[in-house]
Amino acid sequence: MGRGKIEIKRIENATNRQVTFSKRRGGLLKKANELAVLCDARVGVVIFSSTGKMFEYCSPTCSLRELIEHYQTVTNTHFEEINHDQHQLLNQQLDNLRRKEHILEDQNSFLCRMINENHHQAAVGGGDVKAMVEMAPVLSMLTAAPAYYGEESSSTALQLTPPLHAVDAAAAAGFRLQPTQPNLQDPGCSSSSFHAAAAGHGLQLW
Amino acid sequence: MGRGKIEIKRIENATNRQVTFSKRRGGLLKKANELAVLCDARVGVVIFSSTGKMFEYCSPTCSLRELIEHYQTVTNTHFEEINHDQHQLLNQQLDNLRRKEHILEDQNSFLCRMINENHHQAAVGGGDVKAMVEMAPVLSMLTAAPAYYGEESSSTALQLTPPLHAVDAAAAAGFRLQPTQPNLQDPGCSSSSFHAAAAGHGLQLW
DNA sequence: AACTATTTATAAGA
DNA sequence: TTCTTATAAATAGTT
Repeated sequence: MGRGKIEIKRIENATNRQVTFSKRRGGLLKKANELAVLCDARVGVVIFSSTGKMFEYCSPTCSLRELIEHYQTVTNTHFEEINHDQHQLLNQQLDNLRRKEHILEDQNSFLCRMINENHHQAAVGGGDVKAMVEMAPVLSMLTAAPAYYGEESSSTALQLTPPLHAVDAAAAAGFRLQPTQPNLQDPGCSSSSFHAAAAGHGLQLW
Repeated sequence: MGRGKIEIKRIENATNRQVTFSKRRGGLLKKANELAVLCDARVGVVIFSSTGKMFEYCSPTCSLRELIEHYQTVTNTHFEEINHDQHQLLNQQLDNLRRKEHILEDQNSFLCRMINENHHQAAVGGGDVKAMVEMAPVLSMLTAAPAYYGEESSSTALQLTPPLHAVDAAAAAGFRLQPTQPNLQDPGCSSSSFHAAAAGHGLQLW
């Protein structure tokens, strides 16, 4: 419908393509509206240009968001989408936090038992206490993981949390980690041989 | 474009409306495809007839599902949906775990410092150690909160986690809590006056 | 469902 | 770009 018939294939000339896009986009949206009004139908149209610009139409009486929700309900794709991106992010954060929780609880249990023994035995067998003190920085390194996401978790960014790879790698290298938590940088809690102490007290970190 | 010009308003005759719907629906989808191909655009169309039947079109190289996801990302409506039901559950779990993480880290810091002092001073000033040992069960009660959701977090159940009200209430009543963690039921870690010890050592639980 | 007179959309040019 | 216009395409009413 113009001065000449055209073949339906990508228009190579960028200027022509842009002009045609503008014309036909308007035509499509007009047609969508006419269909919706004449035939009492719900119609939604979304267009992304090759440059990423978005255009949309939705029939009267409902929003495109509602129409899409209906589409997702009908096609059962609603929950599928949810389980992607952000949902994966949250699950990963939950996993990380649960690991840390477990580690911290083990550590607390261990520390409590050590203190109790020390308290009752009055500084007899200081070797155990020493080992326990030295393990704290390792755990503080593990607990520092939230810095990966920090406050961004409530934003809309789709950044996935690294699954503690840095910690795993460092731990595998021999537990020679530096403390990163300010409240655990007490000089008395410096890092050294944690391995034996942890193994001897039921700490299951990995 | 027919034998006569028509006004764009709902066609009252049901038969005419149905015929026009069929004709114009085909026309719209054809136009959508031509726009997508000619102009290298991504186009999605969803149509629901007044009787509820669905029709759709999506440009080549991507699915309508992907297109809708992109739309939701661009318009920020994706997260609105996500933040309902199941996502609220996850956020609440994250909040709970973060609170516990903070509490446990404070406890560890405190325990570590106590042990360190005790280690260096050889059981001098046992009062501090006693307070620290006694505070452990309170924290263990707080850390018992995961039982509310337990392993159900990875399922699709829409159960919301209680926001630790039980713990808050019990704690406000004077910190007289019974230990619930098996690994902290060591008789040396029994519950008693934790308040003073916590206040004196920077523990911020509420 | 086909037909066809008309209207509408738009390709190419200005 | 936007406007013009010849022409292709869509479709309203008819059969």
